[in-house]
Amino acid sequence: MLSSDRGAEVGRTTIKDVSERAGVSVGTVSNVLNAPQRVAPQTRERVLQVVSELGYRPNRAARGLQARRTYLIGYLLPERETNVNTALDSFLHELVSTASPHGLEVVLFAPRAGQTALEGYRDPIRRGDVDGFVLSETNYDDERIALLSRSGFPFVSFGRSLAEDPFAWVDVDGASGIADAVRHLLGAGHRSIALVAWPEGSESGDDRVAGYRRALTRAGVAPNPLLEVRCLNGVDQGRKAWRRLSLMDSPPTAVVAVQDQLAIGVLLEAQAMGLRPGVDLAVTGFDDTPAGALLGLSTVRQPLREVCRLLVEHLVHRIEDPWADPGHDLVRPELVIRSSSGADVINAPRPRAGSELHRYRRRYRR
Amino acid sequence: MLSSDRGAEVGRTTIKDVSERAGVSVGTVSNVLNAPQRVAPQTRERVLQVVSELGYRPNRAARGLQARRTYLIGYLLPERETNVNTALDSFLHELVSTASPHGLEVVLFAPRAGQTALEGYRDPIRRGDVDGFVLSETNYDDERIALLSRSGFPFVSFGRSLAEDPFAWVDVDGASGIADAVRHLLGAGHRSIALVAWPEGSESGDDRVAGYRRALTRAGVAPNPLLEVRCLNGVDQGRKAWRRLSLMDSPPTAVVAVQDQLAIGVLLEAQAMGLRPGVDLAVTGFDDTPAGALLGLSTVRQPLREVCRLLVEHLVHRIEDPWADPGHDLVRPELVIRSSSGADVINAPRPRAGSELHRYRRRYRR
DNA sequence: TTGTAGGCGTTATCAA
DNA sequence: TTGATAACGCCTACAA
Repeated sequence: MLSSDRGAEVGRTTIKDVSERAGVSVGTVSNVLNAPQRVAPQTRERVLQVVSELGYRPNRAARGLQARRTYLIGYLLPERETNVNTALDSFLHELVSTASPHGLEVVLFAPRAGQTALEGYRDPIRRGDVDGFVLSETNYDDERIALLSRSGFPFVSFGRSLAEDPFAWVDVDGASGIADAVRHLLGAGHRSIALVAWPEGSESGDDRVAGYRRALTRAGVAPNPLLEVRCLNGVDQGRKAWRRLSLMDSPPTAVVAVQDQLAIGVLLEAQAMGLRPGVDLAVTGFDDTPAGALLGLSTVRQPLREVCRLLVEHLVHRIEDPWADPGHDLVRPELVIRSSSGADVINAPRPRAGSELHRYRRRYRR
Repeated sequence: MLSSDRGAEVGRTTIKDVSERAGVSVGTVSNVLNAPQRVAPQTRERVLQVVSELGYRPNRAARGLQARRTYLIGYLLPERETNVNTALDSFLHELVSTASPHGLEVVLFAPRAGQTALEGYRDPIRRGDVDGFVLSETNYDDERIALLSRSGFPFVSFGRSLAEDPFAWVDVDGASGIADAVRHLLGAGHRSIALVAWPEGSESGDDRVAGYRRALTRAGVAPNPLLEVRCLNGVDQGRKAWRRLSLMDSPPTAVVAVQDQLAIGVLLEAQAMGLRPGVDLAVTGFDDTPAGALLGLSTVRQPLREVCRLLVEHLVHRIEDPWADPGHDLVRPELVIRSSSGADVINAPRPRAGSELHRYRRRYRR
């Protein structure tokens, strides 16, 4: 019955409604909202009173029309097949939550059927649907960055890239994340630590490989090229990777994977061979996916909240001052230790992989 | 160098640019785009030529301002804890892809800190940020439905609910999905089939339970209340459920869970007890989550594309004609048989052909 | 301190 | 068949 109950009626309240009810001009109402100091305290109070009574909120489209803004930022959903970032759910949550306080909402796009991802950006830009774009799954020679840079359209990238011109980006220090994992395994006594990585040529992939080698080298363990397996993403690939590694004369006692999916594959295949994860074989992943958590997979977790906070911050700067130098940030991920790397085992004795492995190898070796 | 290369320049092209270059009035350009038959073929061609040269696209905000529309639909992200629909990723993909051809884009919202989900809807409505809302995770006495119904704001719900007034919804026939799973297990020879379900009181939960009982009864197997375990969602709950069931004098040979997470818990716990999934114990889930697929979990898959197609269809109707009776649809899910329920067993019944799907889709419209 | 006018890009209406 | 004009809701000058 209260007037506030009626704020949600079909016809939206406009600034004119407020001005009439408060007995002032629309300009004054606008000033109350945007430049309160220019309005007499008395009128200001009266107007604010009416504003709250009517539940008035300035219309975003109208505001944007005159300000040449949309107060919207765009995110083009990555194709599911190529989607390396399995944490899309959390990412969007954080992105929306951190953008909202800036008065920005997130609009989702997807390339239409038969359209390339690149083309998916063009239309929204042309119609001025958004003030800027957030990119993710960025790679070395990302065409999107070239396109957006050239067009001068504000954007920020989750992930570094090679590009002629500077652009705003935020990235997770994958090298240091993987290095943490390696150090964790070294600390548990492992000396033969394998790496399951993607083929060379991806920004985040190569970055993580570098971290692996660095951590080993710094600990005085010479990286063994035979312990580096390359494959595409996916659980099956992980399984295959472990099958290969297990056939070595002296198989590794630990595996560091550059992604949870791969790690899960390794884990499952090792389990199928009768090895106990965390005991007979230590495994770590990357991304902290739900599936990994489920299986007790130790992993490197990306600080998505922090990442999104920075992404939005940079993007707002790009929008407000496209001429300023684009900034960037590298944030450190966090190592999450679970049972797959012997969370329960304190100073565990060397995994005794021998017996089960021999059994397996006798069975499968051709 | 071509003019089409310059379409993405910073300053967007407006209808005025087109009109000047084509030597016609803006009204004519507008007509070419919105009512081509009212324009002479010759001028029409000329204008279209310029439009494509300049890569002109009408500005959404301006168009919406005058049409009192935003061409945007809203989706409030469910809180991650209560998020039963683990397929958010796919859902958003399909939603965006099916909305886009209607000229609608999807805007994401999230309740701000300290705000209830309900309050999260109010602001966007007040400022007229969107033309309508898509709800998911809908339940019996969903307050959102009361709020939106009362305010007369267009919306459509993924999920049924008890509500005084009719509203537009699309739902998956969980009962029939679970019944399919039960029939599949019956067909494989199981007679002692347990159910792991959520506590009574959730729309989709109770619906699925009903399907379980119905399928058993129809097959002449009396439902045994002792075989119905109730627990909250989550892998751990599933583990606990199987622990309880395994203590029975004669434990069930198959378990039907109302959600993948629960099924995974059952699977893992059974495995930990030395049981082989699909051989010693058959398990089925619901939702076809990636984690489930990974573990070879048989499951009931929601036809998200179809669901989203219908959601958008209904929402468009609500927006265009809020006075028309809200329609609704019940779509049949699909049973996906994997190893957890003995996919390899020869006698397992095959899933039905997809071509008959339309027969199962029952459509009510008043 | 407040009110008025113009314009943001578009479409609808009406006149030519 | 086409063109001018008036909104749509808001903000920013500038005038009072």
